[in-house]
Amino acid sequence: MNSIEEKLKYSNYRITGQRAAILEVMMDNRGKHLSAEEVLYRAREKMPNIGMATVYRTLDKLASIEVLYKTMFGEGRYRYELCDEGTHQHHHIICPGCGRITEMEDDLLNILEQKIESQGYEIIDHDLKFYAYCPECRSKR
Amino acid sequence: MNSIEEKLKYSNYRITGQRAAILEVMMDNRGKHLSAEEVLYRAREKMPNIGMATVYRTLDKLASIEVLYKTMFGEGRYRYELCDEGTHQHHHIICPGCGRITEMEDDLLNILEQKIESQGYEIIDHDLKFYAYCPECRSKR
DNA sequence: GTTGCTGCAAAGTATTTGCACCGAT
DNA sequence: ATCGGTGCAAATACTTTGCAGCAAC
Repeated sequence: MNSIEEKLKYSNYRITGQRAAILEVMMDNRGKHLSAEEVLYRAREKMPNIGMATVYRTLDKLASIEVLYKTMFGEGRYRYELCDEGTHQHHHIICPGCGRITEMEDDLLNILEQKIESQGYEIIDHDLKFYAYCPECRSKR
Repeated sequence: MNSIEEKLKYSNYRITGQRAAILEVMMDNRGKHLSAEEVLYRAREKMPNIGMATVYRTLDKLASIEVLYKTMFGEGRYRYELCDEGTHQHHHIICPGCGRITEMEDDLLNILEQKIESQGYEIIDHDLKFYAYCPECRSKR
């Protein structure tokens, strides 16, 4: 159960034009974290009559079968990102200046997870964000 | 500029009954992460006519002078917590079963922060959350 | 031909804002 | 007396839901 195609196939979701358009948008923006509004805007370039509700419903469904990640970055709205095929051990650097979100790979967190699990917890996921001015915004300040 | 009293004094905010009530609520719930609605409910026990807008405005102001932390735990609403006097190097464990939020102290993150800073970023804050079933919810599953 | 999917509009949830009055300084 | 703070209601922002018609299977 690895590739997007397999996940879709086993999900029993009908493949409609709208869903294909949304999926295409997400694939065209691999590595970016799009809001529902941004997805709608881009999807309308491919399918002008698509509605906001369809976008939300589709993004939720794709997140439920782990084709997308659905994350909230503390701005009060969700952002969606294509799952990368391997692990999802990526963390985010969010710039308060320009809002740009950068990903970073690392995994020092295993040590902490072991500590938490030894206290009787069962870890499902983790989420690590750094708020940091990016080099460009720093130079403008 | 350490204690709450000092922060308030230098902030030039008027100390009204409403603000005192909200602050009392936050101090009575040290270590808890209250939503604006929960703060309103508890503040109304002290001051029945207090309005939601006042709660939001006050919580924002208290967060702006670092008397409170304002965090979003990915549920679409902010939660507020009294700043502890020392560092704010605490992380959260969120249980998907009961929603309980536990804090943990640790600081392995310095190594990662150094790595990010060496790439030209200026770190402002970080936010680390673990999603993990707590011992009680695990036993119920 | 079913049954799930869609667009639209309405409702829901969380938060912010405009405004006239009130109260802390 | 001033000017910031308050409550209320309306507005805003994001997301979800109800429903009749449509399209994928």
